[in-house]
Parts: sequence; C-alpha cells; structure tokens
Amino acid sequence: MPELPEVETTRRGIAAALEGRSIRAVTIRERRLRWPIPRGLEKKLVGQPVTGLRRRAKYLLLDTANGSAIIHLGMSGSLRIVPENEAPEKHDHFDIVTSDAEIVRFNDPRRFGSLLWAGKRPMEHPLLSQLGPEPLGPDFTGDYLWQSSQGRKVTIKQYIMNSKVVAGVGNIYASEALFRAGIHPMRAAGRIALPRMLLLAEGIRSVLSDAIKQGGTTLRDYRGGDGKPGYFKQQLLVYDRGDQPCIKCSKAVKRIVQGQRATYYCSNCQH
DNA sequence: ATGCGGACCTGTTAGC
DNA sequence: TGCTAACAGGTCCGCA
Repeated sequence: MPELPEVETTRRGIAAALEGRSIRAVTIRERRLRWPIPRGLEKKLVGQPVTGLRRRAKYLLLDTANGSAIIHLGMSGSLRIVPENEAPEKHDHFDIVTSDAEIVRFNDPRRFGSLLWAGKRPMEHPLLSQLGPEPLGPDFTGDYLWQSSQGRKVTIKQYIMNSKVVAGVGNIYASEALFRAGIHPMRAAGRIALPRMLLLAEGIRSVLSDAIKQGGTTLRDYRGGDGKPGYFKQQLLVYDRGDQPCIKCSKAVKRIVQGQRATYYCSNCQH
C-alpha cells in the first residue's frame, strides 16, 4: 500500500497530535510483525516527550527524549488517529496514546510492517544506515544517478527501486518516473546517457512531489493519517493501465514482470 | 560486489 | 455459489 508519498502524507496527518505531547501509553496487541516488536519497547516510550516525527525513505522515526522508535507500514499498514473509545478491530496491532488522550492506531493486515527501537542515534540503525539519498533531498541528482550506475547491468527499474541507490522509490512511482523520462524499464542501468539520467532524476522527484501534493495514491483502501483518501490515482499515466491506450501516443500500455513485481510502460514512448 | 529467488503474511479478485 | 490460483503499494536475506 504505502509508498513514500503515502508515508509522508501519513506523517503530516499525525505529526501534530504527537509533537509536543508525551506518550501516555503504548498498547501492543500483536507483536508478530515483519520482526517481532521488541519486549520492553513500551517501557522505553511511555512517559517520554515526543520531540518530532520524521521520515527517512519509507520509515517513520518517532523521536522522544529517550531515543527513537522506527515504524514501517510495509505493504498494507496504516497509522491513523482514532476517536477515544473506538474499539480496536482486526489487525489493529498497536496504539500509541498521547498525554492529550489522542490515539494513534496501527493497522496492518499482512503484518509486513514493523515497530522497532533505534535508540539515540537512529540513523545508525542497520535498517537506516545503508540507505541512499532521499529522492526529494539535495543529494539526489541526475549526476549522482549517472555516476553511481556506471557498470551496473541490472535493469533501470530495479536499479531505482534499490534503496541503497535512492531511498524510498516504490513500485508504482518507479513505473511512473520511467514513463515521465521516456526510458524503457528493461534498459541496463549502466547504459543510459547522462542527459537522460537527468530526466529520470527529475521524473522521480516530480512524480513523488506531485503525489504528496495530492495526498498520495489510493489504490484500494489507503487513507492518510487524517482519514482522507489520496487523489493521485487519477494522475497515474501507466501504472495499472495494462492494455489501455498510452496517454501520449495511444498505443496499448504493456505490463511485464521484473523481479516478481509488475512494471507498466509504453513501448512507443520509452526507449 | 552483484544479481537472483525466496521469504515473511492476509485479503481481494478473476477464472473455472 | 464455491473453490482455487494469481496478485497486491515492501524489502531483507541467503546463495550462486
């Protein structure tokens, strides 16, 4: 479900409820997520003032005076503020209750998400320490992308989805960015000329920021932290449009599988 | 170092 | 209607 724009939308939706409050309680109903929620994590959080809610790639960092917790939404996770007294439902695996009695509730049917403790230097946590630049940050440029891809034979689609190369480009936006740049998803990463890599970096940057502006993409039942759906789906040019006419040239959009993930592209517009 | 396939899960939908 | 198979927005890990 959540890609970077959805995670960012979630962050913006719940940050105000957390920042400047302290944590009154952490209620865990199911510890078996992607990794088990560590025993004693509640104790590290309860009573702590929340100093911020940050995002790095698709990870959310809940910063407290005592250290940071890492939250990942996996494929099907969501975080939202629920009314007081709303009974937990199926797959509501944990709640964070603030000193203002606001409840931030995590739901994740597939349990690919996670809740971990990262201590005082969260960026040194193994999940975060190997990440490449933020796609919307200043270090992610076409020059960097071109430089780092030299000699790489993986397909460009798989390359931009590698979190060591650039952090947080997921399956939907990888297809969309390649379409924006006119680059064929099967092309070897190391065989793309610099000017086209500049277009690709810009494609990644623009598709992600456009999606954030729209509140993310709602494919099935995604909701942001404020409960609103995302409106970016209307602007997906190739993703999930197999056999439908290309927006630019009307040729049928193709669907292929790369690394067990669906890829959509136009064979006429992308080379 | 790189690249590939499998693993972790449940829910929805398409096809017979 | 009911059963089965395929598919889904992520990403780590182990092996060649």
